[in-house]
Formats: sequence, structure tokens, C-alpha cells
Amino acid sequence: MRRMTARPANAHQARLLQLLRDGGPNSRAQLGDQVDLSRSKLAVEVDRLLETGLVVADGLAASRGGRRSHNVRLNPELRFLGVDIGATSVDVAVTNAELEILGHINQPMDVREGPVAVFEQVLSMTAKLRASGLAEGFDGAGIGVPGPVRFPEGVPVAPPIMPGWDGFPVREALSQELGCPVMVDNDVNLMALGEQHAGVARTVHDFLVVKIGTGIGCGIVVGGDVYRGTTGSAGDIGHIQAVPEGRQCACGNRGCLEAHFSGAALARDAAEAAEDGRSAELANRLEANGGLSAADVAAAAAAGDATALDLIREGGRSTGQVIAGLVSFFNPGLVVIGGGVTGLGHNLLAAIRTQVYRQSLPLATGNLPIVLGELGPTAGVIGAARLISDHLFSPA
Amino acid sequence: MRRMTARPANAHQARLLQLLRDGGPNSRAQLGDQVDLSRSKLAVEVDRLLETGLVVADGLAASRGGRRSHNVRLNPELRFLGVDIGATSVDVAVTNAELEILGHINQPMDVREGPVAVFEQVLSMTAKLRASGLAEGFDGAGIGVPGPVRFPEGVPVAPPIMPGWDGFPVREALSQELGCPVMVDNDVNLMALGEQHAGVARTVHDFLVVKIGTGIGCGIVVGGDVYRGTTGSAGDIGHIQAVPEGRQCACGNRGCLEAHFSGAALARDAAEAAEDGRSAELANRLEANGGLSAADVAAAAAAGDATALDLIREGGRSTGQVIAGLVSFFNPGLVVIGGGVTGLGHNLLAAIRTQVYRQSLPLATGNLPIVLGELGPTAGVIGAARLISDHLFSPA
DNA sequence: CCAACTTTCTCCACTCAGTGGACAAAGAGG
DNA sequence: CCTCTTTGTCCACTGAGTGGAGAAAGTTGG
Repeated sequence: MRRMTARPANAHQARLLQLLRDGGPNSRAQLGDQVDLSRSKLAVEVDRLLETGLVVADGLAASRGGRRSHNVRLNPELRFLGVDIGATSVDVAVTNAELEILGHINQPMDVREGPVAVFEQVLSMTAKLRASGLAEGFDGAGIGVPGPVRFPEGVPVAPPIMPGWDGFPVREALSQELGCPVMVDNDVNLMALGEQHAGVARTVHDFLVVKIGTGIGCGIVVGGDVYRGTTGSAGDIGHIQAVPEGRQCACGNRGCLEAHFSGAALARDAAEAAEDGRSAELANRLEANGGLSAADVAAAAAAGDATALDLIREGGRSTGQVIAGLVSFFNPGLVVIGGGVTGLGHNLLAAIRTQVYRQSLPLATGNLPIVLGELGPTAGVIGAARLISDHLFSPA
Repeated sequence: MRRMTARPANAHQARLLQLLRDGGPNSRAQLGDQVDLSRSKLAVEVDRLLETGLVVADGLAASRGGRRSHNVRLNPELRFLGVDIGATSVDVAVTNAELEILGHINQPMDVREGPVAVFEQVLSMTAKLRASGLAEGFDGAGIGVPGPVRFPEGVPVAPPIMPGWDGFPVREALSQELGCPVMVDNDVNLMALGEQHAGVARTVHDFLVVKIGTGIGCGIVVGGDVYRGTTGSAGDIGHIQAVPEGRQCACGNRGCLEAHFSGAALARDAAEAAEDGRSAELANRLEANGGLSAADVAAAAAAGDATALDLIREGGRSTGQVIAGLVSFFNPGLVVIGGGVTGLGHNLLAAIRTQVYRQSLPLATGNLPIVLGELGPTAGVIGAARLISDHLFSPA
């Protein structure tokens, strides 16, 4: 249960830790190729990292035509905790220092029950992972919440869908409980970090991640770093107007994107279509399950239901309308679509693409991939682990 | 005519040059307070800068209760050229190394005449400034063009309103003519740099500058640096849809912001109002001047013409609609409105503010100033000088 | 006008990061 | 067994940067 507390002593060590994290076990020689240091200096820094215990020897590599090199790797006993609090469920995962998921639990939950209840659940899920022998303690934890965060303090600020959390010291509280450093961020930003680390955005520097779940939000990455805005609310695109004089939104305005397309809106529209007789397929499912979700709409569409398909297309159109504006403005190198509704798959993607390619400037869309996220439900927890790892693997 | 070619040899020297540029003449002691170096090291670097000629001694400062300090300042003979090519006019200015404007000329012009003709005009304007004794030669030049630029190469790329310029090697050509380093950027980005250096955005790190001139564009500053996007077209908001099923735009879509509000659109709408009898005031001005511009609409509104006021309000509403979306997405710390139509003044500003404060999230607008630019027509040339100065005053 | 105190600037010995070359160790291939 | 290649270690040297001592040039008050 004694955990590493060492931190890299300088920028070189930080860089080496990041290389070992992202590239796995490696020899001094190959590290030297990536790090612009003399062999002597490199050896000194690696030796110091070995002394701290952050890095351990890992046997001999195969020969490349000469003396075999001594591999080093991040200490395999290091453990990070990744927590992704959504609107209606929690994900908790344990990773090693290379951010590989060793164990992962998902449970339904309602954020509106407030921080105390949710924290209790997170801790019990963590205990379960611990009990299965994956970790004795944690060297760091990252946690995502579905709303804006004052990032330096790790405190949610004025979150619309989780009012009870306003000002709750998430970072402080979790750090107390776990006895390790904690970083807090918006769930969408974590998803962006996840896709950047292990997903579709590995090679891009400027990109957007649009997460369509219960709500809708956007992660912004500029020059490889997450951009959070002046008050931490950057990317909050759910209340951009998508349909003038459209549906009444909970925020008080009309026609917000979130009022027209999101997990919640889609479920509502599907139920309406089922009840007023437009779709027998959806009506059947409503009766069978006692409720409808985005997954039902996806299934109905796959079964050939025209109304379900229309709902998806119409939603994609609204979303594409907003994304088109963002693309003109931000000129990203990639747009990733993720979140719960990715189950709607290529029907949704096609509708979004059509709209964006039609409305944005040719120069901005000329070579712009719009793709689905690769990591699915693990994007958030991987991003959370990445967040704390970036923090710990930076000069103290 | 022999010019300085020295560049700072390291990051410390670069920092010192920037401090002297932004803060004016200063003593070693006061520089030391801002630069986190020991006095000894600081003295060494300042001496080296004196040797290069970039910096010169500037007499003794007043005593602050002890020995008087020896001031240093940027060499007052350094000269930068700032060029701002708009759609319908060119600005050329000469500055010293502290980016103070020593001379400034503005002339009407039409970019569509192509790069060769425009270059000729720029060079003759430059010659005129030179002839007046302001400069013998230039140590660097910055130039802005009204369209996207591939920044590293300094070449316009697929510019909609200046088709003849596509691929024209602006940087190379101007550098040849002037015999000094040149940097090229989008005119709106330069305006942002100008307002950041000497205008309303001096203390903000993340902000937007919306320039409403013949066209409409947006400069994006992230963490103090201009963000240009993946292909250099970031901030191109003129073709974001502001009015669904609205006016036909030259780009092929309907309802683009630029089709509804910009210098050109406003002139068009004013002429319509004058011709179909809605506004006697505008009709008088049309007859008197043989044409209408944004300035006429401003004057008519000031004279109490309700139709002119309506045009401004309606334009502000469309613009505010788009800006509201950008504010939700980007969460800036400041929005600056600039460009030719700033003559419309507070009527325009009020309309934009109303729309943004109503539509964007409270967290994003809570403490968001929306203001007019401070520098007017000099923002571009100051930004241009700043651009090349940032380049030259950075480690070689 | 002098004594005491402040501020600025210079000088110098010292520390420490980083380099690059010499050389040893370990393997591949003939 | 010899040569060539790759890897790792050792060490003298360079050069950036520090911090303290002390000189230079002021101010203020008696």
C-alpha cells in the first residue's frame, strides 16, 4: 500500500517518462534517438529515474547488430484510477502507468443525486476493483464530470445538469479519500484526451471531439493541449441555436442544439413517434421495454424503420449545422463524434458529414476527416488516467 | 541604408528585447525585476545586446533613492514596415522598434486588380514614406492580406475575394523588394495582434476580434498566441449561417452572415431602402454622393432615420447570433468588434451585446466584455509591425 | 559638509548541466 | 578468430548561471 511519490526532477525526466508511457518499454539507445540529449546525459537521467523507482530495468533487448541494449520501462506496479461521471452512469477503471486498462466497471447512476451519494458509489466501485487484486493503492487519479470545471482548483462551477455539485471540492475530496494526487476535468475534455492518447486523434494537433450523450458537448484541442476557455466552459455547444424558433429548451431559449438532438431529445422524439402512430416498430419497442432510448432508435433504423431513420437524419442535420459553423471558425484537422449516440453509427455520421461538407468553407473541409471515436465507453477513463499522468509526468 | 541584421542569440535576449519593445526604455535593474535572472547574468546579456546594436544606451534615469541607473532602449534607428491590404484600400505605415507609428498612408485600391498591381502601389506608398525621411531602409516588414494564408510560407491560399492572389509568393516577393525579413498573415489576425499590443486586449490571453469591413472575419487568440487553424482559414466566419433560408450568398449557400451584414451588404440594403422609398434620408444621401456606404447609414441613423437604425440593429442581431455561438464554444475573455463598420458605433454594439448576452451561456457571458476596437484603422499596421517584430525578437 | 543608508553596477570564484571523445563490453557475421 | 557494429561508461572540458563582496553614485538628515 506504500505508493510512489516521486516526480520527475526536470523536464528531461518528464519527457522520458512520457516516451516510456506512450511507447512502452524501450532501451536507452532508442530513447536517445527521440530526445536530443547526449548519450552520457541521457544515461544519467535514466539512472536517476531508476533510483526513484518510477522506472525499472526490463531485461535485454534483441541485438540490432551489436551489443544488446538494456531495456527500461515504467514501474509496472504504478496504478492510476480513471473515473468518468456521466449524467446517468459512472465508469471507473484501473490502469498501469502505460495507461492500459487493467479493470473497468460501469454502473448506472444519476448525477442529480448529488456529490455525496455519487462519491460513495465511486468509492465502492473503486473498492471492488481493488478487492479483485488489481491495485493496492493509487499513484494518481483523474476524474471527469459532466459540466464546466474550474480546472486549476478542480471544482465544478455552475453545472446546469448537476446543480448540487456547484463548488463541491471534487479534487480535494477524492484526494483525501484515495491519498493520492487528483485532477478533475470536464468529461468531454477527457474524452478528447482519450482519443488523443489511444484513439483516432493520435497524430493531429488541432481537433474537436463532439460528444453526444444525454447532453451534448465539445472538446477542443489546440496545439496538442486541451483548451478550456476563460471560465472553463469552452466547448459548451449544447445551447448554440440550431433551429431558429425551434423547440423550447430548459435553458430558456428556443432551438438549442441540445433540445433538438441528444440522447434525451432523441428518446423523447422516439416516444412521440411511437405514441402518435408514426412508427409501429418504435411502438413495439416502447411496449416491450417500457421506455425508449437511443439504442432503440438505432435498432429500429437498422430494422428498416423509416421514421427512426428520419429522426437520426434530422438530428444529424441539426448537429452538422452547428458543427459546420465550428469548423469554419476553428478549422480543425479532425472532427471526432463520440458519446452514447455513436450507436446510431453511420447513418448519423453520414448526415453530419453531408451538412458540414455542404456548409463549411472548402478550404476548411478540403481535407477534414469526420469520424466516430475509436474507444467508445473507455475514452473517458483513459482520458482521466492520461490527465493525471500528464500532471505527474511533468516537472515538479 | 545598411540595416541591422542581428538577432537575439538566446531566449533571454529575446525576452529582453520584447520587454524593451513593450515597456519602452528601461534600466538594467528594472529589467531584472521582470526577468528572473541574476543581476550578473542580466548585465552580460544586456552588454551583448549593446554590442549587436539592437539596443543602445539611453542616459541616466532619475534616482530612486540611490545610485542612478543607466537606461537602455531599443535602437531608435530600427524601422519596421506595416502593410495592411484590405479589400478596397491599403494602409502602409513606418514604425520604430517600439512599434510607434512614425508615418502612415492610406489609399483606396481594389485587391481584385491582382498582386502585381497592388504590389506596385504598396511599393510607391513605401517610397513616399521613405522620401519623407522617416526611414532609409527597413529591418523587417509585416503584411496582411484579406484572406487565408499558409502562414509558414507566407502565401495566400484559395482566397475567395482575391482569386488572383492564390499561391502568389507574397513573403518572398516583398522580402526581395525591401531586402529585409517579411511575415505575412491574414488581415484579421493582424488586427488582433494590434489590439493585443496597443489596444483593448492588452491584458487578456484568450479573446476574439470580429472585423466587419467589406467582408467579415474573426481573429482568434489562444493563450496570447494567434491561432490560425490547420490550413490557415481559422476565423473565417463570414459564411456561417446566420439566417436559415436567408439571402443567397456568393459562396453558393443561403443565409451566410456576410450576405446579411458586412460593409457590402449594408450598402446594398441601404440602397434598396433608398430606392423603394422607405428612407428619405438615405435617398437624399444616395443622390448627393452617387452611392451609399456604411458611413452614410451611420450618419442617417445619427440623424434619426428609423430605417437606417433598423438596418444597423438587424445587422447587429445577425452578427450577435453568430458571435453568441462562438462565445459558447470558445468562452473568450473578451470580444472586440472592429473594422470599417465600427463607425456604426454603439447602436451596432448594443444590438450585438443584446443578442450575445441573451443567447450564450451565463457562465461564458458572466464577465465577458464586448467592446469596440481602440485603434481603428491603425490596428492592422500596428499588428503587422508586431508580427515581424515578434519574429525577429525571438531566438534565432 | 559629513555620516549613514540605498540603489546600481561590476567582478569573481564557484556550481552544475551538458558535451563529446576515448574506451570497454557485448554481440553479429564471415 | 578477426572485424565491424552497437551499446554503455568514464572523464575532462565548456559554458551558462549564481550569489556574494565591494565599488560607484545617489539621497537624506544632522
